[in-house]
Amino acid sequence: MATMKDVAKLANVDISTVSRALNNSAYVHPDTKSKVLAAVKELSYQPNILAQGLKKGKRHTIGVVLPKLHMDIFSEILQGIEKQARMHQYSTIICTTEDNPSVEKEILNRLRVGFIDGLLIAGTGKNNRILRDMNADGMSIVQIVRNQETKLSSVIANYETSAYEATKFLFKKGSRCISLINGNMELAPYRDRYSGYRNATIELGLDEIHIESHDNPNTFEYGYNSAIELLKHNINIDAIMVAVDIQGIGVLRALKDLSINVPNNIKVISLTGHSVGNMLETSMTAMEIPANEMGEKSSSMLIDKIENQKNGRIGVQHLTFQAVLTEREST
Amino acid sequence: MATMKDVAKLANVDISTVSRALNNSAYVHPDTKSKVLAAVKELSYQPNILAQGLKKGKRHTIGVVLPKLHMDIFSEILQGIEKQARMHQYSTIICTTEDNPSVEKEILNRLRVGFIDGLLIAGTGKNNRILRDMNADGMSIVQIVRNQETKLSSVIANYETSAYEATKFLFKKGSRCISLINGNMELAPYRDRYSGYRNATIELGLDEIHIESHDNPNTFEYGYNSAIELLKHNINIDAIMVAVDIQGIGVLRALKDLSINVPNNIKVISLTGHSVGNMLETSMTAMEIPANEMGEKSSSMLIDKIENQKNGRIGVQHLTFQAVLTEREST
DNA sequence: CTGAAAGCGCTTACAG
DNA sequence: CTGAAAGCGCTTACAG
Repeated sequence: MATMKDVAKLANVDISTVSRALNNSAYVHPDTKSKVLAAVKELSYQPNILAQGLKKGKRHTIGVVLPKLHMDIFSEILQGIEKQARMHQYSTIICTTEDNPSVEKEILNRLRVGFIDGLLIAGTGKNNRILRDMNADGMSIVQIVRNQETKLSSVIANYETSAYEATKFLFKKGSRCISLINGNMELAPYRDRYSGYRNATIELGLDEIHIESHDNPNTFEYGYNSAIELLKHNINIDAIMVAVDIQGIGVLRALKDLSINVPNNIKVISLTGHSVGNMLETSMTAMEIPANEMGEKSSSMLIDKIENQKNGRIGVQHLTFQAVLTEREST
Repeated sequence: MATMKDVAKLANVDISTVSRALNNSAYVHPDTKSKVLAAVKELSYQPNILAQGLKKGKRHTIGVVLPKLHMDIFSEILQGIEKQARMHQYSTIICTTEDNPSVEKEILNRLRVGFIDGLLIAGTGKNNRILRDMNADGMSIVQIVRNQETKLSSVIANYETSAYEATKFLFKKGSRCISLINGNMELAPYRDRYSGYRNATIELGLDEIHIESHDNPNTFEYGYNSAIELLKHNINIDAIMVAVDIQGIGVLRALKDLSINVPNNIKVISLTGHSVGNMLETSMTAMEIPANEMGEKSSSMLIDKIENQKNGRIGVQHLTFQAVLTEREST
């Protein structure tokens, strides 16, 4: 691999001039610059990121903390994150927490001591204090999907609107007893879904039937059991909204076991679709969110923060995406 | 962050001694060593990996090239990869190719010029030449799931045995007309599945009904269309084996649309299960493969190679896992 | 057994 | 406008 020294020799200048020409960090005579650029090209020189990093105190690495990857929307988000990271020559350290706050805590404490330049996190909300500390210490942080701490930047979908619109949609389709299977209300996205649902039911004059959960609700089993539970107590339910796709798959299975026809007797809609809906025996209507794009945006927002931290410290930014209603067989 | 200099000062020795004590790279007097270790502890010193890397010419980063993450077994494998990488203080650069050989080629050519110390790849098999070149240049490489190039190490599942055993299992369940929906036969894992299937059918005296594909077969749509196609030409089919889960989900949907009962009229089994099978309206029997463990093993094997490259160059290793038959409703 | 010195490949004040 | 020098935080021959 050619080094800056090789380039300097070929271009007949000092390495400091090469550095300046490449980084535009000071005026370099145009003629000198083209000589340098020609040499760079000839040697197909690539700067050594380690050396740059050592000098600048940067590692060119971002930490990515997510609940899980397998069978989850985060795998799609991650593809977007990685794409932008790669384009900016950043590596990643990916950690999954299974939404266990103590696992998350341990991971954050390891990550903060000099492993990463910035952090992308979909957190449990239980370690906000650590996040604030890290941020105060100069770590760039962007929250993804879950805006748990308004003092930190975020890239999320508008779950409140999703739930509101989904409820209205079901009403228009004829449903009058609409229930919501939700997640842990201590997490912002679930609170938002509830709030949108609640506003719509009030507006429409409907009863509110809401199940929340304190442990891991992002599962097939939780969807399944919640549906059974719901129908045991509410014979009239004619629509079930679920927070995420995987719950919906559980609900569909439960309704099949109970020999309840979808969508005629009960309609089902997911509030966080990610292109799984159309791959089922009964394809599922969903508010589809642009997962890949959200990943890309969060990643580039973070890298931007990292690289412009010195000059004028970028402020807190919140970016919100809208979900798109995609009708399928379950409604 | 404390540096080696701080440790040296506190322990009253030269930084070179600190380095030696920490790396066990030369004999250090036990007393000196404990002084150093005490200082390290007091300052909670963490070596700067960038500086180490700069000196040793290593980046502490591995490249991970996979077909895709979303709705795929690779997302689970990746969790295992990341876990081991993190434990060894390695970062990753993750690239998805969608099994497009030219995308893969571009990615490999970018990655090879000094970005990574080693490569983990589930490749298309179309760029084996580049891989061999990279390996000859000193890049450590481990193939995962797909052993396309026997001169390079690999961690795979035994697909041949999976297909063989699955066929025998279906026979025992009463099936006599067993078909296989497979993938691109240019890829080793699909050839292996076919071979296991073929051996079993010959042994059992059954007809062979095999569909392969040249483009992206790892989809719901491909499974769906293949099932329709298959049944158009072979009225007697009473069992369908699919290469991967997602195809099986498509097959189940197709059979539902055709009002064919599963498992009474047709049985369905997936040859590469990854815990999706039990989450469906009709849960699916599968040869389950230990994805997470395969990820961990491939990752630690690669890091081992990277770190022991100098002393005695580790030879080519091939590690094979067995799938486990998990019966569910579809058989 | 341990210290002093050189060097990995860069960046950036400091001169001129 | 550009060169010479110092330094980022380590490792490793070279002496002694």
